[in-house]
Amino acid sequence: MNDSAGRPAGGPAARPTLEEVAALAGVGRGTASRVINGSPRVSEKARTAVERAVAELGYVPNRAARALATSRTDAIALVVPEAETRLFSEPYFADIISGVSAELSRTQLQLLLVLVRDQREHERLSAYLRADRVDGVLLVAVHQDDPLPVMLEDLGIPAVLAGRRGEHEPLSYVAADNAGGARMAVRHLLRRGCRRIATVTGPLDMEGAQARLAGYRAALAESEAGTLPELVAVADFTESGGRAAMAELLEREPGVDAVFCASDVLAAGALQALRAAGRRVPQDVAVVGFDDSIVARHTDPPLTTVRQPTQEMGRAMVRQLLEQIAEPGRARRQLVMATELVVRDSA
Amino acid sequence: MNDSAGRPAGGPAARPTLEEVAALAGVGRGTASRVINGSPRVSEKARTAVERAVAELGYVPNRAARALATSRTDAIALVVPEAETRLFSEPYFADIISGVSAELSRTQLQLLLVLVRDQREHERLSAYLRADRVDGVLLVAVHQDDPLPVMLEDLGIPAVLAGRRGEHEPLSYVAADNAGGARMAVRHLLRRGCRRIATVTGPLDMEGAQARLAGYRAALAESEAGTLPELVAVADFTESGGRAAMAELLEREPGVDAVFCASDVLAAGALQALRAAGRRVPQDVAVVGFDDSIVARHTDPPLTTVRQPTQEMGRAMVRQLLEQIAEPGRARRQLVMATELVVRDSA
DNA sequence: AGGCAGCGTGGGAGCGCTCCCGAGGCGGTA
DNA sequence: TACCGCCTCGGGAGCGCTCCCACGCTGCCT
Repeated sequence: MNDSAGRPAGGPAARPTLEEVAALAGVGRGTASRVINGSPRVSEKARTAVERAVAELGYVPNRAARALATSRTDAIALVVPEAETRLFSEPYFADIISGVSAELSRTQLQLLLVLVRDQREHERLSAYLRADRVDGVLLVAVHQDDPLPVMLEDLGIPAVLAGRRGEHEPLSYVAADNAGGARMAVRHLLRRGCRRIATVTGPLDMEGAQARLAGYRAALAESEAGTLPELVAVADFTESGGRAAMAELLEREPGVDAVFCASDVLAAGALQALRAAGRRVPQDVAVVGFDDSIVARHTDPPLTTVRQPTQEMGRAMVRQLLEQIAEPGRARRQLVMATELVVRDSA
Repeated sequence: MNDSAGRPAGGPAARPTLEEVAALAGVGRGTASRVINGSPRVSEKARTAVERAVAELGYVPNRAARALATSRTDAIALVVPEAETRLFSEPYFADIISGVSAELSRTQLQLLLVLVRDQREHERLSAYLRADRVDGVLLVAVHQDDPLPVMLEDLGIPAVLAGRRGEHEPLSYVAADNAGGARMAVRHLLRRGCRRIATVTGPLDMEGAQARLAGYRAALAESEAGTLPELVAVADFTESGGRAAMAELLEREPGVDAVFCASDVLAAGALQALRAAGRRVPQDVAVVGFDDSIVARHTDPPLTTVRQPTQEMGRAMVRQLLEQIAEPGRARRQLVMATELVVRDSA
């Protein structure tokens, strides 16, 4: 024996099989299998014998064989549409993954990462799913017209979305309270005395962006009998989009004294436009972002922003998915998690 | 269930098997298998018949069965040590993943994401690998004393590192030219006329941090017969680390007129310390970062920094891994990729 | 005409596991 | 003592695929 697994020298490291474990333990294959899968219907004697044999041989079950026999794969996929690959550079995504992975590590499940960037990859994914390659799917960054959720529904594969497509999302999801967070942000601006409050929205085919806009509107409406004007500029979630939207807003409404941006990156762009226009932040125009992403701490001035419990969202998604996998017929579950205002210097 | 694959209503969408495909095509299982796996030893007639049957039934091979029969899994793992989970929020990581995924999508391989955050998870990974759960491993953010690469070597599993542990890395790797990038950065500072150039390093148990320090030293040494003083402060790769290191540097060497930071996050911290000390950037002190991460564009002023071809590195890693998987005996390959200076306002 | 490659083909064996059924062993009751 | 029920246990069957061997056919050489 000259390797750490204690296998005999020479041969190409053949993994021991259940059969060999059973033989060494002096029991049958069935009993060995029961022990390994934690069935209660095993005598104490048999259990310890098998456990000893497992330890001695360094036995690890062959997943492919198990998957073939059970037609479960013990794997779930985290699917990321390509358009959102930039997501990766957001703590949002890092935290989702971190939460997912943490929750998953308590189980035997594996995490498959699937990026879908074009039609070809979409079909590839579709084939995966049809072939029962995974027990469930986690889907992030859902657009309203995304074909992926529809496909998941059709296939009847357990699935949980991060975010939702609309208020009546048929699939399970975990979402942040986007409307509430936005309202909180705008209330903060109102409290500071701002009265000409604009918003730069994200792409409105995403429910999250819509909800943030709705929250903005709700805050305005509940203040001073809704007499404050709505100042809305639509952008995508990019920095240049934020810059352009803010520039347009300044032109359209020079008296603007605050802006709620639907993301930090958007806010970073808005800050650039404000600086270019010679406005001081927060003295002339107060700015609030959303996400509490890494850029929020590094802009000048650092951004006041809305934080979502992202890591916890990742964990919750996994928990929901496991429930669905364990109990396929069960009702879909929806979970909306509270957000939190992080006050820095920009508002 | 009336679904788009055109299966009969009622039953729980049973996937067709090779056997059924063969039957429908009027050939044997062997022939059907050959067609599906693109073997050339098949008549044209049989090939088209099988292809028609596959299309008609919507056949997708069962991977578990294939894996069991071939003892290959058609999956590779991307392993991320937990300490580096913050990596996720770097474009570095996003680009690595993006490159990996792009290259992988040309194959049948799946990408497993494995976060290793503690001893328990380390053992779990170890069990995975021993159980032959993956055909190969991609490992990022390697520390010098990391047990993972050692384990991979012992197990003889095909593996490629992002970065290396030292100059004589026995495993295959793809790395950026860290030393070259650093030298380039410092040369840039010299060209600007800086003469008291400091550096804030990363943790020196990472070869990348060492190499950047070496590049800094090389640039100083090759200039003016090496008469310029070395001003080194060691930090970890965090913002607060950069702030502390810079503060210390200012105290130790008040005349410092430039600082090369081993990462952008470090540089962001350094900027804070400089601002706190009343130094203007770049007029009083020029600053250069490394990575061209997302923070680099958002600091005040935006950072001059060194970019690495990260996405291409991800692709290259996959290519090397595939070679190793296809040809297990082959010599390890090492690839060092050029870096590029991105000049913004901080230097 | 006979023999012999060479090719395409069919199907048996087997990958390692779980599921399940029937066989015992045991204690308790009549 | 005879019988019954409950548990534990062993091992056959089978999951869907690939690998490989043996078979028959064609076409060419002797």
